[in-house]
Amino acid sequence: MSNSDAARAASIGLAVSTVIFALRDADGAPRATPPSAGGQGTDAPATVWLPLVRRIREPQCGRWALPGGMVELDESLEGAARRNLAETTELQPTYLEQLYAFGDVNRSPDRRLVSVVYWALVRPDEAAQVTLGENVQWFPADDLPELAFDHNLIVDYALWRLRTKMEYSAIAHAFLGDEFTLAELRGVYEAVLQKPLDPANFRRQMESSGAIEATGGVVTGGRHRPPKLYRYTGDVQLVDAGPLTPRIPA
Amino acid sequence: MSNSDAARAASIGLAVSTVIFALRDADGAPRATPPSAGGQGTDAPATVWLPLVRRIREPQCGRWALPGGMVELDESLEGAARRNLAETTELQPTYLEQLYAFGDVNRSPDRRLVSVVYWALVRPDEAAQVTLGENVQWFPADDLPELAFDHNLIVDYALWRLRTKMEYSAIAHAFLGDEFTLAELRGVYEAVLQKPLDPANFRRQMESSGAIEATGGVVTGGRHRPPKLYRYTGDVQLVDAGPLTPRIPA
DNA sequence: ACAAAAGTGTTCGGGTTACACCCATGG
DNA sequence: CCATGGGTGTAACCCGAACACTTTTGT
Repeated sequence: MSNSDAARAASIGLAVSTVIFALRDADGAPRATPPSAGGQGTDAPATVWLPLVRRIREPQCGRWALPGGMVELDESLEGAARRNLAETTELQPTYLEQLYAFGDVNRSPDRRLVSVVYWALVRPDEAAQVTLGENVQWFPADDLPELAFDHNLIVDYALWRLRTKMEYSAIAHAFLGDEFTLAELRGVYEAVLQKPLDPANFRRQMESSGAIEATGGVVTGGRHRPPKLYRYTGDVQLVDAGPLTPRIPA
Repeated sequence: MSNSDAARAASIGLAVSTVIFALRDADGAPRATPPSAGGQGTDAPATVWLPLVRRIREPQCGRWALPGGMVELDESLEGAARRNLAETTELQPTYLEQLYAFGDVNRSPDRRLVSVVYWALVRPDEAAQVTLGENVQWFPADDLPELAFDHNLIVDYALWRLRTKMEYSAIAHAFLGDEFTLAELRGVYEAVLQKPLDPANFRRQMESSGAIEATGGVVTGGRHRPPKLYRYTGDVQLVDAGPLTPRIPA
């Protein structure tokens, strides 16, 4: 073994991976419009999906895995996550947050590898633009095949974080565009939490939270009474988004 | 530059650091007994402290820093944190959880370094056994000097996590021994949250939570009515302790 | 006019807050 | 017996769940 090999073998590899969440119809259709909160109505209820990439080299060649790659010397961890996302799925996520660092000794059969994992939320229109192919496909987050390495564990943890954080933070708007109706926003909550919500109480909770405000516009062309449009105010902090925003709103 | 040097320089260094929290008297006394919940009584109120080590080599030589070190090839991230804790402070923490991975490009002026940071809670009697010296000292968490690297930011974030988590999880018992009185437990909450709590309501909340149970014993020798002793039941999950315990109690 | 979704009002019950009050012990 | 903290009781209050009801549109 040469000096060069020794030095390489003695270093711990540092990678990033990202769990990308988007809402799609339960049957897998790309869903151009946001989820319109119809639990058992004409619309199929939306569910949480994520894109995976097929590994094309050993180890674990052929298995589906989270998009990711090695961290370069001149990029931050989040920068590496964004670069890999752009390279593999052409996505620029609305929301991106560090999830956890996975570093068990034997998590990769090849060499010692530590992965800093991020999780991301993207809008349905963004998700529809992902270039699918033989090696990039969407999967329902609650029903995954056996993935490479410890990626099943990682996705389960990310999904748990998404669902628990949805209940105390204002991340739901990351699944929507700038303007949205309360029914669309409620549809996001129902899709993620997998339970119906009372429209009346949901409206009051959102209005009293100060997280949203009416834009003044309405959505015409629907079959029924035109709903008001709202936007996210930004007044409410997204708590626990990392060490740079550690403060709870006063 | 030889091949060996190139390989070494091209790798990203992986380190672990730990923010260790303990409760001590506001004046810095090591406090043999747990905090007995006397906000403005005879006892000085307890506050959150942490041990720091003085750097004895460049870069940032002479500055105070979090205990930590490089991750070895054959140890997990948490294993590396525990080993470094034992080596520098001889502490075996009751509670240890991953906090965040810090990896900005310029966070270390020397070489590219990514630090996976853990946070720990230790009991007062353990904390008192830390071998102090010229290069290991306790500091109040809310009033730190300028630390090495980005360690001020890290401690602030850890402190925020401690305080927010105290409000929805059952981590307070990690500051206490196996048996404790309700006044001692309340003292922990008051010290961390920095506000007085109603003894009557605190008692009912703890009893109804199912997190504690009476041992049957009482503390005699006090000046007043002997308080009952309680123990932590373990029925209540410590939520958000990482991907291995991602489930909320039913 | 009717269906269906948008939006409002009201009641009910559990949980938290504030504080009055009794209990037990050492001095 | 009194001061002090341990421990119990209780009424006011807040907030979310449940659901009846009104409004507004397209067909």
